[in-house]
Formats: sequence, C-alpha cells, structure tokens
Amino acid sequence: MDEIPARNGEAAPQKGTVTQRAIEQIKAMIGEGRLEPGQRLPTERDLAARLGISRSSMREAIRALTVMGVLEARHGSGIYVTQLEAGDLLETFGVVADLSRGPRLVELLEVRRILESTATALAAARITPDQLAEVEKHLTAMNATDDPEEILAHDLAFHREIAAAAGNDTMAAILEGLSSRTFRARVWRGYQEEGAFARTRREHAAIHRALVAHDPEAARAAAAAHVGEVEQWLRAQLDAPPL
Amino acid sequence: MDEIPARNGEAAPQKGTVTQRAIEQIKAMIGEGRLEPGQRLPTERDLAARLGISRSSMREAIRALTVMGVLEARHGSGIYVTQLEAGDLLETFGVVADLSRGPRLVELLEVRRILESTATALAAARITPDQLAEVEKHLTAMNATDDPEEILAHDLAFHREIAAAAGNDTMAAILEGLSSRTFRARVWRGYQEEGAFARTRREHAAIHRALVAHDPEAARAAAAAHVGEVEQWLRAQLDAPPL
DNA sequence: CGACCGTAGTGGTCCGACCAACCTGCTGGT
DNA sequence: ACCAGCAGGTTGGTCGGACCACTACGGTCG
Repeated sequence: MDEIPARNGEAAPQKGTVTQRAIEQIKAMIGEGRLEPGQRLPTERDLAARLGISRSSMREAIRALTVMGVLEARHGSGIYVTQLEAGDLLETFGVVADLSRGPRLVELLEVRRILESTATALAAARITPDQLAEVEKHLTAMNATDDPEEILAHDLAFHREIAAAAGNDTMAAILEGLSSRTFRARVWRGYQEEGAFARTRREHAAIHRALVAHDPEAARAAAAAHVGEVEQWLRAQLDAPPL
Repeated sequence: MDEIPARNGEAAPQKGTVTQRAIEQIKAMIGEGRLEPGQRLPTERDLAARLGISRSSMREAIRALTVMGVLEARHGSGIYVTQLEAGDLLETFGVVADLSRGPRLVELLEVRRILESTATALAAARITPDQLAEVEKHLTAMNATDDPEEILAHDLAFHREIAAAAGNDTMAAILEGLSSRTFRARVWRGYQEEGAFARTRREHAAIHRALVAHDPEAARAAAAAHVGEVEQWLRAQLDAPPL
C-alpha cells in the first residue's frame, strides 16, 4: 500500500526530527557552496536561533556533522568547516574495521588486497626519489627491530607512504581506514605468532624492488600476494577454530 | 615542565571531553562483545547515570554512534545496537561523494572503477540464475524508458545487483556509497546531455553478455571501460571549463 | 617593545521540565 | 474465548537556562 503523498508544501517543516533537519540544512549549505572549507560558522546559539531550534538540538546536529568529518568544533574558538578532504570525510571509516568480526574481516582484507595492489602499481609508476627514500626508511627501520609495536608502526607507515605515492588521496584514505591500528593489531597478533615475520619482510622487500624498478605489474603482484597471505591465513583461522 | 601528577586516583579518567569518553566506552563495550548486535541498551537516563555524566552529553554520544551506524534509536522504544553489518557501518560513506568537487570526483570514480570491475568479474563467476534474472530486469527496464530519473534508478539497481552477486557485502556497501544518488545525478546530468545514452546501453549490454557467459575477464574489462568512460569525460570537463 | 594579564566570547557540561511515540495490559463488547 | 480499543507508564526528543573551561584579543606594565 502506498502512503498518502499529502504534502506538496513549500516550507513543509514537518519531516523527520528537528535535529535531523538541522543536519540536512547545514549539509546543504556546504553542498551549495554557501559555506566554504575552513570557514567559521556562527555560534551554536546563533545557529540554533536561526533555524528556530534549541541549542541542545543544534549541538547534536553539530556533533553528527563533526563525526562525519564535515565540521570541527574548537573549544573557546568556534565551529569551522573542515577542508573537506578525503582524509577528513573518511576518518570514521576505521570503525568498520574495528567492529568487524569473523567473515567480514576476510571481506575487508579482500577489498584491501584489491585497492592496495592497484595503489602499489600506481606508485611504482609515479613514485619520486624522495617518496622512495621515505619508504626505504620504514623498510629498514622495520627490519632493525624486534619490538612488535614498532614493527607494526613501521609496517603501517610503509604502506601509507606507498598509498600516498599513488597520487589518489581518496584511495589512500580508504586504505588507511582498512588498516586501522586496532584492526591490524588484532589480526597480526595471531599471524605473527606463527613466525610470519620473515615472510613479511621478504614480501616487503619484493614490493620495494618493484617500486625501485618502476615496474607496476610486479608491484601489483607483490602487493596482492602480500595482503593475500594474511587473507588466506585468516580464512583458514575462521574455518578451523570455533572462536 | 611536567604537569603535577597529583592524582594517583582510581577512576581518574581525565582525557578528552566527557562526551568523547562516553563514545569510546560504548564502542569498547561493543568491541569486547559485552553488547551484542540487535541488543537493547539501558535508557539514556540510566546510561548517563552509570557513566556519571549528564543526559545531554550522553545523548550527544548516542547521536555520534548513531551517525556511525553503530546504534539505532527508536522513539518511545529504546536504543539498540545495529546488526553491525557493512551496510550499517558504511551508510555515512555517501557524504564523501555528496560533498566532493573537482579533482576528487575523478578520484572517486577511479576507486569505483577498480572496485566495480573486480566486483563484476567476481559476479560473472558466481552469479546465480535468479540474480541474473534480476539484473536483466533492470537492464530491460532501463532500455524501455526515456525518463532520466527512471533510467538513473534502474542504472543504480543494475550495478547494485551485480555488486551483491559478487558475494562481498563490504565491497557492495562501499560501491553503494560511491554511487550515491545525488553524486551520480550531478555527474550524469552533463554526461547524458551529450547523447551518452546509447553508449551507456551498449556498455551495459556488454557487461550483461559477460555475466551470462560467466566470463570474469570479459566482465572486468567491460565494467572498467564503462566506468572509465565517465571518468575520462569528467576529467576532460575539469580541464576545459573553469567551472 | 615584548611579556603579562584580564576580560569578553565561545564551546562543553549539567539540570529539570515537558512533549511525543511506543508498548503493555486492562477493559468491554461480541 | 477472543479481539478491538483505550488508558497509563516507559522512553526517546525537545526545550530553556545556568554555569564551567578554554581561547583569543587587547590593554597594561615592566
């Protein structure tokens, strides 16, 4: 059964909750360019008065947009529109990785394998000497220590530099979310216990060689294999133990 | 100079804002499995009392988690943990597409090309007769009308069915965000004005043929070309006109 | 001229009240 | 015995105002 369409209204204020409406309105203002990136908004009190709602509701709307990475509130200073760059808008993406379990972890790694391999291929073609030096820095640092914490940190940085060299900020931001610290810490805890350190180092070395040679196909293959290893291990883990 | 440590305190959780702390705590509860998907939480008033904060602050925390797709508030009933599926957690992903402009639109299409081509390849290998029938439904419906709105709707559904058939919910959810209605409406407005209807139909037909033949490589190529066409058109648009 | 400090302005937190939607259970008729 | 319909209680949604914590600006003093 269809709902009664009813309202043809103009102002038609009666939709959703008040807070939801405020969210949409501010989002629309930014979408229409009435609010530029970095610009400061009126005070909470002003905004609330303008949209005819209470400050509490306005604060919830602001909180929502803050979580989305659209706004940024600075205590004592004011509310500002973010730069609206990929990194800002995709900051929340990490919670997916944090809260996922079981089969979905494999799905995440599958997506990461696809994007990471492509990003590494792009990086092989475009990477500059400076960027390559940065990659090498983390590669050697990772091989020089036995502290799992430090290894993990350099591992993350290694892939982050490569993603940055690929030249697609959006892709880099998504990969960042797919590799959130807590996510990798959880998966790698078990993975590394099986003496996967050596293999990881070998794979990183292969990726590095492909970057130096500016060989996209080799880079794609090496990155895909690297992520694929973890993916397969995790897949096996899910089949075997009930946990 | 170090701060005076002072507190040897017990609870002493003096970090970040009160609301931020509440967000982390609830997220942690879910992460640790103390809150199951679908489960109902205590009332706002209870939660606030338990964490020793005001209801206002607790509401902001709940609002934040609602935006992240972790919680769901039902008026008059209570607050519930969502199913924590990819679709829930990635709902906000669409705002990236909505608020992006200029070069970032190209980046988004590049990511979509990579994922969509892979998803279509996977679908070619796995799609069932039922799913294929659904895809065909939208294909024929899209060819049977001239209403841009309807074409767009069936176009979205066409790709959505294919993504679903690929069997990776996470990938499907990301693609959903990359193809948000407002995003495509904006880009396609100009694209279709150049008589791209015929080309779009041809490309969709090619994708469909590959699915029927269960030919992953052909499917990958067809999908990549399909998205790539729009990508190249958009790239040209950005170079030429100042707008 | 520069470091210091006070003050106005702004976001952050709290409280208490009331409104609106939902759910339960009782009521009353069939 | 069954079910429609109506209260009442529970719970999220909104409101207004008060106060706290931090920042930024400008004047003051050394």
